[in-house]
Amino acid sequence: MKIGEAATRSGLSVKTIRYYESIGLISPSERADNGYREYSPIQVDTLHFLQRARATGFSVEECRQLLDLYRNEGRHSAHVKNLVLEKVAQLDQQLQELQAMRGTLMDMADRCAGNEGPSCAIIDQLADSSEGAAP
Amino acid sequence: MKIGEAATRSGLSVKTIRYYESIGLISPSERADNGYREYSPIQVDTLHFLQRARATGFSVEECRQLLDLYRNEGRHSAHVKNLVLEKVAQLDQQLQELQAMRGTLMDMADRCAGNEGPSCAIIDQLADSSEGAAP
DNA sequence: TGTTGACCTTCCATTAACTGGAAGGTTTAT
DNA sequence: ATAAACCTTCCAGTTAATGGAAGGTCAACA
Repeated sequence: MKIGEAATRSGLSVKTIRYYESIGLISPSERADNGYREYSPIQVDTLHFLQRARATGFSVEECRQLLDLYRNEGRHSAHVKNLVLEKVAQLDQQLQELQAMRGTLMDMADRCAGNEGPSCAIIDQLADSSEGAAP
Repeated sequence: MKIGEAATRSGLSVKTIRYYESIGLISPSERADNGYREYSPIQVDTLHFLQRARATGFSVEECRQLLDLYRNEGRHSAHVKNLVLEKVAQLDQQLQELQAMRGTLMDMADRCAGNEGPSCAIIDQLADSSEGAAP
């Protein structure tokens, strides 16, 4: 099948498939006589695998590793599990940071009158200038 | 003072300050006879304001808006508060997505034996191929 | 036969927010 | 004198695509 159908079936865009090929994430596809890319159902499975892995939060580089494991029948499932657990740890870190940021913003909002006046605790807090001078 | 000291005092890097100037986030600084940039304490306050706003999660474009408000004595604090509350809503959205992703990953990990064998529920779930064929 | 429209191709530019490095000028200290 | 520590500009790279231009191909339809 041609790239358009491969895109529809895999859930990736045509552009993204060509991009993945350009960075060597997937191997160059066969070409028909007219130069069009030709995809087998098995290649579409790989594309779909990539779509799901990206949507699950793996980076392209992590996808490259997962793909190697996916293709490698001699893999150890422990290796795959480690990748996933590392990813979870990353997410936990990111969640903590976002939650801290949310707390800061809510504190700011709480201390701000939010009225017609110019006096604003948020601005003051961001400025945090010892002189209190505005530029 | 020169850019190095302005960087130290504001908490931004020298590169970042020059970058902010290049995108017009801050106005071009005065130059000494030798071409070196010259910063006043007031300008450093602005740089510090930017450092804190970025660290708090505002994008550069949002910083541009905040900076206008920061400099504008005729601002309404309601406007500033709205910016902050919008940002909180964005964060809540992002937090939800990350938590969903974390759940998916933990489900995967739980169903994976994590042993020496090649059989791996994670790979199977990512593949999700109706044929079960590996490329 | 012509042409319309939906495909496909490659290549270049852009996004966000910097960071790294090259190549070179200036100042300060030893 | 020269080395270290500054400063300058400019170009390239990062992530993961996306948008668009310019052009080739193919099937259907009047």
